[in-house]
Amino acid sequence: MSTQQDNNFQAIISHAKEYGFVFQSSEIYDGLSAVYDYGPNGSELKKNIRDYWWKSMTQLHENIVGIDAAIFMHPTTWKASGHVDNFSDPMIDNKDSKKRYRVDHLIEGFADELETKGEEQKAREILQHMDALLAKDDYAGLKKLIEDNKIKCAVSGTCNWTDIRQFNLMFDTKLGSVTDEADTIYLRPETAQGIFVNFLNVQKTARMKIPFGIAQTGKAFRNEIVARQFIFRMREFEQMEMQFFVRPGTEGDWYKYWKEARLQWHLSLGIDPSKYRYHDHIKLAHYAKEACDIEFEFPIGFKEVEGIHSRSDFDLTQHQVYSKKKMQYFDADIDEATGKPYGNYIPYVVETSIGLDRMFLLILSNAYHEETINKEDGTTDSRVVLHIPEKIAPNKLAILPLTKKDGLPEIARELMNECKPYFKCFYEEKDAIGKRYRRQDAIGTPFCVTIDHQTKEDNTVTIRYRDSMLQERILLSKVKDLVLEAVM
RNA sequence: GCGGAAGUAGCUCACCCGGUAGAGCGACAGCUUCCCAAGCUGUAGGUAGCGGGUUCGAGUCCCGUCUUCCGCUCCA
Repeated sequence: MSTQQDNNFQAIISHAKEYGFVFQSSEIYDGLSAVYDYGPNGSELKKNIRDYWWKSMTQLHENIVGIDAAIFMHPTTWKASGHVDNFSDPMIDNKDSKKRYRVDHLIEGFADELETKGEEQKAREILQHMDALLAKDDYAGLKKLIEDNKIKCAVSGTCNWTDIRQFNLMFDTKLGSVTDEADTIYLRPETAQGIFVNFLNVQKTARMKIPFGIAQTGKAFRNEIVARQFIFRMREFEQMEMQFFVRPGTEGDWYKYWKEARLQWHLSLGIDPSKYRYHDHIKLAHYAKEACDIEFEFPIGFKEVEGIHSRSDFDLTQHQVYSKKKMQYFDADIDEATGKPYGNYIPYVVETSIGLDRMFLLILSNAYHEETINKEDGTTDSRVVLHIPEKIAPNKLAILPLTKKDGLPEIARELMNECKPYFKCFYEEKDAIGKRYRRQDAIGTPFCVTIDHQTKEDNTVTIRYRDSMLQERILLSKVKDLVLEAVM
C-alpha cells in the first residue's frame, strides 16, 4: 500500500463537495465570497470535533465550565475590548507599490523622521494636526496632510496615494426599529468577550474558585479584506475558546501548561506530531503578554490552527473601567509570604482559542489519502480514503448485508437498531460489497460489518477496518461494544 | 486591494479555424449474490457562472460582473 499526498488541496476541496462535507454558501446564486456551508457529513464531523473539544474542556477538567453567550453584545463591549479603536483604522494605499498603510502609522513615521532630523517643532505640529483630523474622521483632510508634507511610500518612494478608506473588520447592524447611531451593534468578532462580561456571573453562580476556566464555542464574524483558501479564512466562522482565570503572578506557569496541554489534545487524535509546531509571537497584540500559535502543516503550508495567549488582566480591567462594575475576585487562600489571604484582585487570563473550521480542515486534509493497493493477482487498485480519527468520524459503523435477500437484511436491521442509539450508523444493501467498502472509505467510516450466510448459522459477522482494510470474524453480539470502545 | 489562472453534468475533463454540447467516473432503478471499486440492462442530469456586445449564428471572440485557486498584501 502506498500513499500519495502531494499537497493536493484542490482534490480535497472537490472531495469535500462531492461527499457532502462542505459546499459554498448560496452556490446557486454564484456563491458568497468566503462563506461556506457544511453538508450532511461535514456537519457531523464538525459537531464531533466540537463535542470532542467541549468534553475535553468541561468534562475532563473539573474547574472549567461552559457558557453559550449571544452573538450580539452591548456596543460598549467592543470599545472596552479595543476592537472599535484598533480595528477600524483609516488606511491608505500607495498606487505604485500597492502597499497599504494605516494612516496614523504613516504620518507618525514621517514625524519620527522629522524628529531625527532635529525638526521636533514641525513633527509636533503635524501630529497635533493629525490627531485633530482623526478625531473628526476627516479623511480628506488627512490625505491633504499627507500630500502637503509629501509623505512618501517607503517602497515606491512616490506620493501617489489612493483616497483614505476605513476598513472596519466588524460587521454592524441595527438593533430595534430606530436606526440612529446609538443603536448600531456589532456581530462579535471574537467569542472571548462573551466570557469576560460574564466572568462574575459564572464565578459566583457556579461557585468557581481560581484557577478556573470558562469555555465556549460559537460563531464569530470578521469582515476580512481578503478571505481565501477554502474554509481556512472565512468571514463567518466558529471558535472554540477557553479563558482560564488565574492569580496574578501565576500566569506564566499556566501559559506553559496550556500551551503543552493544547498540543496534547491535538496529538490525542492520533495526528502525526511532526505536522505540528509552535510559533511564538514576537509582535504582540494590544492585549497580550505572551502568545503563541499551534501551527499545522496544511496542504497550503504551516498555518495557525490555535492560539494560546496570556492576556493579563487587560480585558477584565477594561470592562471594569467601561462598565464601572468591579471585576475583582476575592481569593481566600493564604499567601505564604504574608500569612494573610491573597484578597481581592482582578484575575489574569490565559486563553486558548481554536478555530473549529480550521480544525475541520486540519482533520480533512490530514485524513485525505489517495492510495494504491497491490492486489494478490498482481494488478493494482486504488481508493480514496479519509483516515478520520474514529472518535470524530461522521459515521462510526456501516452495516452491510452481503445480499439483499435470504433474510440477511433483516439481521442487518436488527444490528442497526441495536447500535443506532449509541453511535451513528449507516445502512446499505446496494451494489457489490467492495464498492460499498470504498464508499465508506471515502467518507471515513472506520468500521464496516458484513452480514452473510454464515451469520445465520453461527451468529458471526465480518468486520472490516478502514485503515488496514483487514477483516476478521467476530460475534454479532460483540459488534456494538467493539465499536463503542473505539469511538468513546 | 493588486497581479496571474480558471469557471461546460455531482467530480475530473473534452469540444480542432465561432455552426445550437460529449466522455470517464459517480448517482438512480433492475439483473448478477459476488467478502474489497470499475460485469450486464436501463434511467436521470448541463441552455456551457451571470449579464451585455459583435455576428446570419458564440461554450468558442470582446466588455462587465460574480466566484474559486495561486502569488503579493492583510490576518486582533
